[in-house]
Amino acid sequence: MSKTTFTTHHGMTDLLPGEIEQWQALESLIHETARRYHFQEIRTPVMEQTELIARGVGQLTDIVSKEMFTFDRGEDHYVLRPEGTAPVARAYVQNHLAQRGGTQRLYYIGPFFRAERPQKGRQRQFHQFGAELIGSSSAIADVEIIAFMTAVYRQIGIKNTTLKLNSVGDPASRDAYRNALHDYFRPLSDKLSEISRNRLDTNPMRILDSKEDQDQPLKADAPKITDYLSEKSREHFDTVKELLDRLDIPYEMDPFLVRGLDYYTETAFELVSPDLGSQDALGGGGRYDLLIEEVGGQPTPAVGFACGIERLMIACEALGITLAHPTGPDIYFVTRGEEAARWALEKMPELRNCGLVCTMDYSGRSLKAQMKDANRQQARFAVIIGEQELQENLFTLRDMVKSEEYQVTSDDIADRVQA
RNA sequence: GAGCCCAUAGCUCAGUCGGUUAGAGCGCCAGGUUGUGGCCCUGGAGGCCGUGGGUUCAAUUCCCAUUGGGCUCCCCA
Repeated sequence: MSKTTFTTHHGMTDLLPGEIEQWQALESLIHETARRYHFQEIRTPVMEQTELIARGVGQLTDIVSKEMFTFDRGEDHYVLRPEGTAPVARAYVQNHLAQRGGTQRLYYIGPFFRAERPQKGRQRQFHQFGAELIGSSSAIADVEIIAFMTAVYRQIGIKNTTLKLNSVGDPASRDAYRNALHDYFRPLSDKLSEISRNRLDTNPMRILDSKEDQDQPLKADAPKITDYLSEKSREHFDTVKELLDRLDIPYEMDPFLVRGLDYYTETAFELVSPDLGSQDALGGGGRYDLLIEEVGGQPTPAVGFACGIERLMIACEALGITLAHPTGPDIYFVTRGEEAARWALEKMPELRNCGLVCTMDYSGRSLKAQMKDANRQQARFAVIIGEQELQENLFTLRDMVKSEEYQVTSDDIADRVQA
């Protein structure tokens, strides 16, 4: 007698009652913060054309080169979206949102997929919320995005975060910098870690990301991109910093912050937390002035961020932040006999229409077992219904917290519970 | 793609230096209270000791593989 059991795929988990309440609370807090910042929600499909992601995110990135879930049906190439910005850019172009005028202020929240080896704070199906402000090149837009992102964490009560800030400049600045880095690391190549040595020719900026111990002293004296910014990029970045100061949003300059995806230009930022372990980024983002054009639109400047909800959960747990607990019903109907159960079934809709949360026993168990269940479910009141109660229209309403009982008529139940 | 650790009841974990019927706490079900929860007492259900193979008279225990999980590197949210 073999029983086949099924499990979730590697790196994908169920969210169960008991933990889902915290998710729901965080989600409503995100929605509420978005509302105040006047960002509007956008929902795009979880699947996109593979080519969109390849172009938008960048062929050479790890995401595209080895972490995508893809499959083909006939001529169509599907990919489970690994991130949110390219799909939003696609939606912006496809739906002609530019024609609505002004800047588009969009936010999203939902599942994403990457075929990585799971570890703490990294799942194969994970969840992000993020925002995109499309159609403005102003430093004010950068700061609005950062303000929105940090506001969410402040609302939640996560205060021990660090906002790391850098600018990766415009394409010309980046080219100049890349050459300078190459010139700097070339003579040191045999002292570099193997991984970094391989990046020397392909993408020297990634060497700055290295966590290898042997690379750290070499990194320290490396040229900084902020010394290679064009006049315009420098001004933009200076303005961003000045505005952040004015808003009292603290930040820390990190000249080695080079974000992984190809589409970033100018401002780059990352919000890190000491409570996350190895994967210490709560979220990150930056400006991506080239992406909209890359996916087929008119040249359009844009800036955005994305944050991991699982990592937010980890931070909340570490800090003991609980936004919501499971809640019990207002009334639990304890019944004796079929007749009483039917009476309860018919009574509940009326009470629910009054906004009361009602439930009952469905198994015809002993009174004691039902009371125990009511207690376990943290019911505020139990209403006990037997033959005598039905005949006399007098029911026992038990306050489960105060352990007091009252005799009430059918019509009085709602009033007494709501009192 | 690479490395390290782990795997016994629903959960958290003991245990067997290889040897009869594998344990605890919590949880679950029931009784003590034939119409009353939380505390207490009593009883019960629930494990082919992750899976497959090897060594052995004998494996949950030792060995190998595999699967799943955790952590780390890479990279990212």
